Amino acid sequence: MGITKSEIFTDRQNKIATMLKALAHPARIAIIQHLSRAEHCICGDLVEELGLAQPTISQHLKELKNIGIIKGCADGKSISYCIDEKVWKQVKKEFDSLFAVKS
Amino acid sequence: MGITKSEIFTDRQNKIATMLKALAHPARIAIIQHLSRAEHCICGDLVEELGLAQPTISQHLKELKNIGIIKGCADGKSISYCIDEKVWKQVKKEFDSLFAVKS
DNA sequence: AACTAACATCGTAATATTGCGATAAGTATG
DNA sequence: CATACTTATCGCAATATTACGATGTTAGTT
Repeated sequence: MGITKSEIFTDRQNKIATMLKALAHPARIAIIQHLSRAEHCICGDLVEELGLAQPTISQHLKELKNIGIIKGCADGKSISYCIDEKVWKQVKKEFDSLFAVKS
Repeated sequence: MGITKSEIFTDRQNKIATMLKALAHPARIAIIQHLSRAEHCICGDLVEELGLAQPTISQHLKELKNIGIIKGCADGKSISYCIDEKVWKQVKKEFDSLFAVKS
């Protein structure tokens, strides 16, 4: 099939899986790390930083935007991306509670 | 293409992405949650618990085993799965350090 | 308005994932 | 050893993901 049967899982299970999935790519991890360090959010520099084509970076940014973990603000003719602290903390909390079950 | 260019990323970025990917499916989240609560690890019950076919569950278990986060011990004619505390804590630590960059 | 720079989106090829029926493999039990 | 039971693997169909060239779009510049 290839299609995840999300109907049979709880909303929370689906939500956690979706968030994890959005982060589950080395390019997106790299983007997150970069945005974290370069306090002043970046944009097209990511194309140079990572060795991926511009449309590819744009697509990865879109996926991170979809879960709300990053946001882009217009800045001249370029767009400045940065981590949305609020969402970032929520995601962290969600993961923590998953990991808290055991240990 | 469809193939991730893992050569261009650091080992750590690839590792984190791989771990996240292994957890990034509602069925696997459900399995982890179940294994966490049922201290006495379970196995084929997962087929009934979640509404997925046995081969599908088996495949998900395999993916979780691949990253070492769960392990299976023979128990009679069935196999008893449980979370590998050691690996579980390592993964938690890895995620924590990712989330620690910001916030 | 035409031009340019910076992103986004479209379309598509290559590959990966999800799910399951069929079947194999392993292990008690009679 | 034959049987039953439990899990793993194979093979395939359906769908999703990754990457990028080509092309749109938007916003400053001249």
